Amino acid sequence: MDAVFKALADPSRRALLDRLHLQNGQTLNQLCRHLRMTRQGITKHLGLLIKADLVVPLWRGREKLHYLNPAPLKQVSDRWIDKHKAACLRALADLTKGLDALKAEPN
Amino acid sequence: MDAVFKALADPSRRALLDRLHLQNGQTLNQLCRHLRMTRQGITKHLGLLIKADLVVPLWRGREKLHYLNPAPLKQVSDRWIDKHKAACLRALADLTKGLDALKAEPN
DNA sequence: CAAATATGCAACCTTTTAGTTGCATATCCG
DNA sequence: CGGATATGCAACTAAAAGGTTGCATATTTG
Repeated sequence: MDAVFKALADPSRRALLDRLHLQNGQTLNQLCRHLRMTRQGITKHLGLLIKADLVVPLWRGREKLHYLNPAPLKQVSDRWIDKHKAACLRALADLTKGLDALKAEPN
Repeated sequence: MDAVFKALADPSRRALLDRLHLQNGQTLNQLCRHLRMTRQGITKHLGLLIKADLVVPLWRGREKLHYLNPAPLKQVSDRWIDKHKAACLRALADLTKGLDALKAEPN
C-alpha cells in the first residue's frame, strides 16, 4: 500500500493515470505526447505505477500497451481513506470542542 | 491537492494521522512517544500535514494540540479517488479485452 | 526568580527522487 | 536485408526529502 501512496504523490504520475483514464491501453509513445518530458523520464514514472500495480503493461509486438488496474486504488480507498472519512464528523466535533475550550479560558 | 497526496506519501505521516485518529487533539510530545524519531523530525512531518491542512494546530499555553481536519481527505476522495473507482469495471473490461486480443493473435 | 517543560528554528548530512543524455535492442515494413 | 519505429538500460546531475544535532524561546511551576 505504501507503493500506491508513493506512486500517487507525483503530479506527473497522476497525470499519466488521468490520461489512461481518458483512454485506456495507450502505448508509451502515445503517453509521451501529452507530457513535456523525455520518453525515458516517462518510462520511469510508468515503472513506479506498474510496481504499485496501478498500471498493467501488455506487450503487443514492439508496442507496450498500458492498462489501468483499479484494484489497489480501491484497496487504499477502502482500508484507509474510508476509515478516516468515517471519523469526519467526530473530528470536526473535536476541533470545535478544542476551539471552544480555548475561548472559555481566562487567558 | 498536491500537498495532500505528498503528505500521505510518507508512512510516518500516515502513522501520525492514525495516532490522531485514535486520539484527537494530542500534543507534540504525546505524538513523539509512539514514533522512534527525534521530536524535531516529527515537527517537520507535522509541518507538512499542517501545510496540507490535514492537521490543524491549536495552542493552549505552551502546548500545541493537533487536531485532524477531514476536509482535504474528503476532497481528494471525492474529486480523484471516486472518479477512478467509478471507472473500475470499465478498466477491468479494457484489460480483459486487451488480453483476449493478444491471445487471438497469430503471434 | 529559577528550574523544568514544551516547542521552534537553522544548519547540516545522507538518501531518494526527478529528469536528462547516450547507446543498445527488438520489431515492423518496403 | 536495411531503415525506421518502439522501447529498454545505465550513468549522471540537480534538487528534494528524511532525519539529526545544537541552540533559542516561551510557558508553567516550585
